[in-house]
Amino acid sequence: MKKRIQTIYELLLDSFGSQKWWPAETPFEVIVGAILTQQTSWKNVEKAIRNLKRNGLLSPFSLYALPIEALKSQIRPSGFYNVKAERLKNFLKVFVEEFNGKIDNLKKEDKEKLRIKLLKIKGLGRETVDSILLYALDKEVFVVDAYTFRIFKRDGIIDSENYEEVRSLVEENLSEKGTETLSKFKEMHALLVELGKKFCKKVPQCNRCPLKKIRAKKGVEDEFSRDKKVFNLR
DNA sequence: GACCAGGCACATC
DNA sequence: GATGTGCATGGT
Repeated sequence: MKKRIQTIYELLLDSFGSQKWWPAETPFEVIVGAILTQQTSWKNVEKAIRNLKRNGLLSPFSLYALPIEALKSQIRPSGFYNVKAERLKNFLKVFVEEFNGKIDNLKKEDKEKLRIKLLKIKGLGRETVDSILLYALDKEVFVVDAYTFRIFKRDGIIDSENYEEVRSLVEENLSEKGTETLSKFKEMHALLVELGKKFCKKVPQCNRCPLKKIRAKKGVEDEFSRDKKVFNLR
């Protein structure tokens, strides 16, 4: 399995190139984006972030002090703006009141302890928290998302959608001593999103694995295909 | 107009 | 644990 995950990583990197994620200017912007992008296309998130920047509000203390109704109107383009404003406020309360609004104070924390603490914030689930840990705080955590499940399922790597299972699967198989584990975790997630956006849309009648397409383009054999089983694909 | 998007909480079985 | 629903804007 180790070779298999690594092979996919190299194949995607070769096909799409380094993605240099997360698209943001500061770690704090990463966090705001991570919350706003829940079940939402990045284009819409960009609009919301542009609003915040234009009005000089994209900082911990400005957002903390901003009345929630004003926040809602700022982030409106990102959709679900009522719940997302609440979720941002929930995070900001902890961030400002317990960490003084300083990213470095979050970075100092132990990875596992901080993960558990952030998961307790209402509105921050596993993917959001792991995105924050990985891309805003440089913690070695792999982010699993809907595309990861879809692509891995269609390639026969997994058969269930257990978040923690897939996370440790990638974390254990993609890290290798002597290599840049952190940047590999960042790239792998970004590459899977890129592949998913291009070739793995949520079309129920389409079970084609996008990796097959990439392999064909590169003239690469899927050396693991004979181990494949037939799963319930979606 | 239908369907989807870089989730999450909550209810129900 | 698995499955279903509300949350909402904007692009295809």
